[in-house]
Amino acid sequence: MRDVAALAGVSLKTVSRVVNREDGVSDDLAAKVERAAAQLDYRPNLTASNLRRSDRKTATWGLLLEDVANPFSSAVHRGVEEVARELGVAVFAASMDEDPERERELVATFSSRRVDALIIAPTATEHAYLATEVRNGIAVVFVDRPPLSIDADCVVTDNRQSAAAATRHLIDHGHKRIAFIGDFASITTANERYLGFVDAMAAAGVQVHPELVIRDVHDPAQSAKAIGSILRLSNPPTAMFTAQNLITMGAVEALRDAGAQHSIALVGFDDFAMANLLDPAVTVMAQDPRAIGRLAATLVNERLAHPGAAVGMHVVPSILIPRGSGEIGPQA
Amino acid sequence: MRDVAALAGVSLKTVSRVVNREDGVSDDLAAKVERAAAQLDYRPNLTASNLRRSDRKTATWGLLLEDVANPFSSAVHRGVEEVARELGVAVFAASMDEDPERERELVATFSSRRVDALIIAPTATEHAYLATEVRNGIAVVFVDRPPLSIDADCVVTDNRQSAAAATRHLIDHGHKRIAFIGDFASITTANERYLGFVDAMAAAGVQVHPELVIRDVHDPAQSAKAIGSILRLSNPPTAMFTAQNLITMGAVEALRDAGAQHSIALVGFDDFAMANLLDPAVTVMAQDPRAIGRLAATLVNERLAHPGAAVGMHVVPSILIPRGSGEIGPQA
DNA sequence: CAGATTCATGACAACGTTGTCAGGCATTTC
DNA sequence: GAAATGCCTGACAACGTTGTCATGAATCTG
Repeated sequence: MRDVAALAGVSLKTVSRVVNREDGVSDDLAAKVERAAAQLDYRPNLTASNLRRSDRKTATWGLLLEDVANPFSSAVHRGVEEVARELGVAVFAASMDEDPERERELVATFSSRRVDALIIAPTATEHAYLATEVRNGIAVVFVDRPPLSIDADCVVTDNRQSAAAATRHLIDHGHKRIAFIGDFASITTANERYLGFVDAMAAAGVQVHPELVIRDVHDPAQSAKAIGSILRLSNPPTAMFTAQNLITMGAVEALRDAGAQHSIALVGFDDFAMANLLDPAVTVMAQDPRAIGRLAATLVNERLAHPGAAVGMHVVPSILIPRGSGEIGPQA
Repeated sequence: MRDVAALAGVSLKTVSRVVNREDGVSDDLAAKVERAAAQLDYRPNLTASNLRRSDRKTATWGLLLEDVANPFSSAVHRGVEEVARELGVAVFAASMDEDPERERELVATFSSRRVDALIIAPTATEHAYLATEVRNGIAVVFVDRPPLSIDADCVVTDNRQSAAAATRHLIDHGHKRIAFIGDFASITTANERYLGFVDAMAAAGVQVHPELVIRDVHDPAQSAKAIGSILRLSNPPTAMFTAQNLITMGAVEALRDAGAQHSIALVGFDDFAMANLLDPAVTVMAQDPRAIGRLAATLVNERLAHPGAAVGMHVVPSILIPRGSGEIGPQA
């Protein structure tokens, strides 16, 4: 900036005014400055500017995801980015890989770079440590899972209701023996989905068979194995509800291996690529991760505008996409 | 930091020394400072630190991708992140959506935040504008596609050779009428893949039938439509090579609609989720986007250490994954 | 036409940190 | 025991920018 001022023959402050489009600079001086800046390829230093400015906004947010390469996470990322882009905000993104230690490290990393906001898909079970950041004026919004031990805005799918609706879809197609395969019970959302399944079964007066309920399954291989053993029961289920992405993929594999893909109904939680091209195409209860990201980013923006406003829990609806696998009736 | 110094009863400089783990501070003073810092939840301000420090490194990189939510991009992102994490570097990630204008905006955004490096999966066809950044000491590495009008490190798949190998795989299975369906010819990589296809055909003395070559296809719907019309030819192909992710998905759909999925061979370029669960499972020439990201990040790190070193083009090998669809022989 | 008002411009300090250098004390050296 | 050396510590300026205020010129008011 100093060089620009020298070349244009004006003071530093005048260059600053032109760069920031403040008014009160005569047109000819402004033009001279613009020309000098262009000639020198001047790039304003946002970090220095931020240091001095009174609003202390860096127009930078941090996004903490389970894994940037995972489709759910990256769709959230995309949603956040779309809003951030309109606001001229740059976004740090990083993966936590379910490691609470890593979550804390990343918060410290972003915090020392003075982000205005943190959007977190929480891994840690304890978020009291974020109180410092909130006190420092960083807007914190949680996505996917609600925070513990701290009051903050939060955007979630209604896992319980959505799981209940998915289960009801199978019940409505006449099923009585419905299997449930879910993720670690320790994960809040996984537990909510289980409760939703139980809710729907109870509401319809359909019995939950304990031997058809498997929890703590976390990847396609485990899922396929678990489902394989269920299918070999003397009295196998006529339908199954798989409460997570990877579990559903395992189910597809297991059903195909057993040649049962056209006789046993399947509804999965979470949509996934190619679900519509499988045979049969897979019916899913689809979350809308992109909408979740967009809403989270919008909330961040509102909180930055009104730091004192009351925090809230926001629910993004999910929709059932019938594609075939979930509309198979019970086979005698 | 001022508060920490006051609480510990030492000078600013001493706190700075403790925070940065410089030696030459007595143990008892260091301990006093540590305690004060912990008590006040002190977070160093990296932006201020960077402003003053002589090395001028922000430990921050910018990553410009086609679309953070696209599987290829997000796997590259993941690879970059893995290396960045070890180096204590934070990564900005953003999507360009094939918009050269957006690419320039993002470079300016990141540049004004003083990133040390830019990793770009280029959209623009002209990168002379990056000369300013390079002159300012920003390390620039390209991934996926080589840059134009500027000398810079670059990490790519050998698209031509890999496409040739994929084509050869079909030829080796006895095919003579092989269709090629590819992306916009204006995209460098798409063109390379086309040339690889032609290379392999020529090397094997197999004729390329112009009516079986379709280019400028960009999404699954267009792909399915184009392939549908090829399949209705009086003399349809016995095999097809789809030179991109989304095109392959369209092909799966078109083949299934025509009931030809078990009679016409298919090899796709780029792996995709569920390819192994389709019927038949899809043979692909898989790039290794994560390895590409890792290598790009490593190159960034080397360039930052040796700014003057010669730039180079680096090739990450891809591998053919036979899964069934590509091993179907020609049907009389 | 004196005084008030508006406007464009610049001088200077300050943001939070670190590089430089000087001072003071303790220890070593001859 | 004087001089030299080494170590710890802090004062101060500086990084690139913007907020505050002062200055002087131009315009307006009655």
